[in-house]
This record gives sequence, C-alpha cells and structure tokens, in this order.
Amino acid sequence: MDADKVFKALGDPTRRKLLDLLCERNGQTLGELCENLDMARQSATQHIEILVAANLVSTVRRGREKLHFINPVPLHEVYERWVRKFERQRLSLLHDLKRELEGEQE
Amino acid sequence: MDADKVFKALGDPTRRKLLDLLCERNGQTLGELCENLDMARQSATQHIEILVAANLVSTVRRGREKLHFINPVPLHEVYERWVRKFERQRLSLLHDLKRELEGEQE
DNA sequence: TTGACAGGCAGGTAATTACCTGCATATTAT
DNA sequence: ATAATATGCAGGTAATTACCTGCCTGTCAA
Repeated sequence: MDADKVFKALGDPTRRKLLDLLCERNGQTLGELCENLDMARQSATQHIEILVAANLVSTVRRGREKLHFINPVPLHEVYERWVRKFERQRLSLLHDLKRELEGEQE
Repeated sequence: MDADKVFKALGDPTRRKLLDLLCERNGQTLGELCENLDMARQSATQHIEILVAANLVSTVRRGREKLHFINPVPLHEVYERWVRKFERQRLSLLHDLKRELEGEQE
C-alpha cells in the first residue's frame, strides 16, 4: 500500500465524490460519472487516474465503454496503519496534556 | 470534521512522520520534532500548522516552548465516514465485476 | 460505410504547495 | 542587563495540481 497515493487521492472533494458515486452504484462508465461532476470530461478522467494509481478504483473496458469499480482494500490498510494506532492512546491524551502543563516530565 | 483538511494533512510524508513522532512521545516541542525532520525549522512549522488546522494536533505554550499533542478524534471520524462505508460492500465487489463483464445490468 | 457515441492524447494556464532565507520577538539563565 | 535559546513573521521560488480546449481513435448501429 502506498499511503502517499491513497491519502493524496482522498485529499480532493471531487475524488471523494467519485468514490461515493461508485459506492451508490458500482461499475459506472466514465460518462455516467461525469454527469454528476460539473467539470470537463478530461478533468474527471485525470481524477480517476489518480484513484486508479492509488488502487482505490479498478477499470474494465467493455466495448467502447470503460467501467469503474471501487476497491476498498487500500482504505482498510490505511485504517490499520493510521487510525487504530492513534485510537489506542486516545484515553491517555488528556492526562499527557495535564501532566505537561504541570511541568512534570516523564 | 473537515475531511478535506484531514486528508490533505495526511497526504504528505513529513506530516505523517510528525504524527508518528508524537505517537512515540506526545507533547514534544517544535525543536525536538525538527531534530527528526531534515528540513528547515520554518518548513516544519508550516507542516505543523496544517496538522493543527486539520485538528490533528493541538499546541500549548509553556514559557518559550511550544508543546505539541496528537488529537486522534479526526482520524476516528475519517474512519467512520470513509472506511466503514466501503468495507461493508467489500465482499460484493467481485460479484459486481463478474456480473458486469457478463454484460448483465442491474 | 458512415455518423454518432465513448473515451484517449497533448498541450497550456492559474492556483497551490513545499521548500527556503533573513530578520524580529519573547523567554530564560548567568 | 545580556547572551543564548525557542519560536514567529515576511517574502520569494520551483514543483505540483486542477482545471481547461482542441483534436484523435476506437466501437457500434443504421
């Protein structure tokens, strides 16, 4: 998993909307996705390329159409690496802050 | 929660390293964090400002020092909104793909 | 086989980003 | 008080990003 590509892909509202659109109905064509995006087709293509590079979306050609499918695996890996780790210490944070303000070092 | 700020903040290796450093030892000063970063102090400050704007880090002044603390809440919210949603349909994806390739629409 | 449709390719621009250097301010220790 | 220390502020540059327009290719249906 390339965390950089995944987070950068997610760091744009257009690309998050694309994921939401595919979540509503998986396997949409480029044209269908564009109808919901309010930008030129080529701009949407570039956003999709970034999602594909991050392995968040896979595409399949069918005739002259291109179908798009979500791949949730990188999201799960991001969770395992970046969310769980920090959640574990969630409860200890207020304590850390209080201790530091009181000037006590570890 | 501002998903845009959170994902953009996470979309840079320096900022993710800052979070890892604070995870190892919460409450570090700017100077301590800089020692591990291999860039000018002011560059690090700018990265930290982005983490603060995303509410991933909080700061407290103590004398002439500035202490930095992780806030894991936005990460959890990102998980709730962006990871769980897509995980739910994880198992159905191969089926969607197969069906599309066979040319059957819903 | 020809027209309509779906998508790809190749630039080009304005805004944003990630760095930097130089100087200023505030706090602490001598 | 003064020097050292920790951080803040201002501006400047090169790379990246998010758009666009214009034209080309491949596929399907009449």
